[in-house]
Amino acid sequence: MLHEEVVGRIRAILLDGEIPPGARIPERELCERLQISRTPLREALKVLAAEGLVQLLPHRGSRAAKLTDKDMRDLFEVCQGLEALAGELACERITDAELDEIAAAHADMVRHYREGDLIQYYRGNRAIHEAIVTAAGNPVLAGLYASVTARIRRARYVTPMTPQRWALAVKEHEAILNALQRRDGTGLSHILRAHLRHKREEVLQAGFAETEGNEPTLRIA
Amino acid sequence: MLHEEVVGRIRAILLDGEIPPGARIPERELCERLQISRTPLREALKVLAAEGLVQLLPHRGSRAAKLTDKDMRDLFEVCQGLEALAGELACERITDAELDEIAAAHADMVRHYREGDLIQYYRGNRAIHEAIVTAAGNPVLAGLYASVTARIRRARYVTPMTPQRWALAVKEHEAILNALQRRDGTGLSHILRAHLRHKREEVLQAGFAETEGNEPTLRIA
DNA sequence: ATTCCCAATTTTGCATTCAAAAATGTAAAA
DNA sequence: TTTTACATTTTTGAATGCAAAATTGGGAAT
Repeated sequence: MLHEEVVGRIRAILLDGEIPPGARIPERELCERLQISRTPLREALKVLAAEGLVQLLPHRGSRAAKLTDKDMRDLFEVCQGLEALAGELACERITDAELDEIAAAHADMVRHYREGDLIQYYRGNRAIHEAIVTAAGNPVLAGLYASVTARIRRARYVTPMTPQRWALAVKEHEAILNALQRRDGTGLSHILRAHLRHKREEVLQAGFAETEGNEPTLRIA
Repeated sequence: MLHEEVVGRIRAILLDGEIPPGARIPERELCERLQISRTPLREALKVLAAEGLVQLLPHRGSRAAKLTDKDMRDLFEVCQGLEALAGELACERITDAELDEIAAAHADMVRHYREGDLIQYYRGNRAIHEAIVTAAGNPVLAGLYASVTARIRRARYVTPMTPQRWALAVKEHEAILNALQRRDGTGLSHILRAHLRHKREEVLQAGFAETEGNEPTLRIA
């Protein structure tokens, strides 16, 4: 198994919440499960620690990182900035084919909204946001975005929404698609910021920070 | 020696250009120099590879990463976005004490400009940009900024400037300080973007991309 | 019963070792 | 002289071993 694959497998285990935030990471167990020795496992853990998904405690092993309210706020703030930038760049560079794909994903998402299927709605939602970042054509930006969104994914894509908030989110997505189609970078960036700000408020209000006695148990879509 | 210290030492060696972009990283030599064995060294290299400073080639060891023109453009683009965001947030959160420090650093930098001392000018310049990011009060943002700027540091802070460009840069810094003092987040974010865009143009025009036969040999200030 | 202390055990972090892959050098053939 | 085939050496990637640190468990003292 290649180094990057080991990192990916452990990342997935953490994002799935199989090892919940704050829990110790059982080295020996993971070694057996992935059929590798401690050396490559530990290399992967150091990389994930640099990403912020794992917390290393000298001589006390590693734990799945826990997010405080402040962490969550900071991550959403940066995510807002990155998506706003991606939106602007996407408007300059997006191809018609990419635009069609996003429009299709949008229609799909709206259908799931009408059907009241939150899981599928979130899946389509995420696909749209990621497609915008891809359309920005900047791999550095895409990399940072991936790393930031990984850390808030569980909060972002599992928080339940009131009917009002959900309706607003869909409305905002209409505006997002519209701005993209008009190649209105400035407009899109403003809409994306507002959209993310609303999502952050939802998440923080729902008390999703991963502090003591507040372990999210839901699985991501 | 602690893991983070090993990473830091190697990072410094790479940023100093002691191992120039594209060059193989001599494991055995570094082990002797840092007085550690290959295990912790290799752990550090994987982390630096995830940061983008090192390139890992399966079964062929690791090299100091080389930046193409496209990489440089992408990094500057993201850096622009991060600094613009930092500027906005800093205007909301900066304390009077922080503002005074930046004003002092600015005065210092202008003095070095008047004296024609490019090295010292760049040192002060960098301190200001970093202080703005710190004043944003968002450690996640600060971390991403550090990682992005590390990769372009050599290009950003060693490129020679024409007198015209240098004068413009100083003028932009006057505007930066002014916007900060007026707590004009939107204005500051626009100025920072333009400032970084100009720097990027300089760097790319100077042909600083680290492609074949174009190894920068200058040391950073 | 609770707290404290200390021995036994486990876990961590790193050095070393080992097998596999790549690089190098040499000699023969074209 | 250049190219190719092959044996040798070097380097890489991962498993193992070992010392140091932390955790655990049990008994003595309060």
